[in-house]
Amino acid sequence: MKLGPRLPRRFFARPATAVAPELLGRILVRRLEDGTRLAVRLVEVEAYEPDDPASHAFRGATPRNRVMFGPPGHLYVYFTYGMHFCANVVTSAAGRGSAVLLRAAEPIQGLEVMARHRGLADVRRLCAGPARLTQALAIERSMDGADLVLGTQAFLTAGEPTPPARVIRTARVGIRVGVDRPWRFLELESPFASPGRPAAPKGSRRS
DNA sequence: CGTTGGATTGGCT
DNA sequence: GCCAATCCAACGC
Repeated sequence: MKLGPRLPRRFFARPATAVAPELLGRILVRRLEDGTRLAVRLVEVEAYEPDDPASHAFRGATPRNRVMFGPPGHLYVYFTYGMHFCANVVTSAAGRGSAVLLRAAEPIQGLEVMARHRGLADVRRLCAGPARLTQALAIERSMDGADLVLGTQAFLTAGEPTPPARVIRTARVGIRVGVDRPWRFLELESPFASPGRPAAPKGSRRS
């Protein structure tokens, strides 16, 4: 599995909707305090933009989302549902408030450690969801604001980008507003994607 | 200060 | 399919 060079700051300095599909196939490397190295290959992400009612940034900067309004290429980690952490990559210029949620990945290196973090052995389920991904990689509150471009705790490398022809676009998962924006991107037929079903547009009925 | 509900998950009916 | 778990940020008064 090819890691390649780190993604440079300029890669992240674009709108989340532009960065998101290009994150597929990239390698997220996590270095634990004891030196253990974990690596996963991103297969599912979602874009959140400044004028997007589903985004934490929609109502302006707060203590929780302040990292979203900082410079691009940093990790925005938030706590939710009283027990889960989710990780985003901050995009666009500082002050904008846009980011890409990391939703699922294919485990590449350190599977045993990830399995221990998850209390689960099934490789397909280790990182198949935003909170599962952070649990497998031991990403929590203290990683909020970590620099992915210059930092050592976590970083992103070029990997082998998923060709556009193999990128699927759907509505985002688990949101109640902004469901009309098809900003979830995932790799075609990936066995490592999350089971999450995209939000249905308002007024829709099952057939 | 009190209330509400969340970019989820896993277990149970 | 349904719902509890479990914290706390955001918002209204």
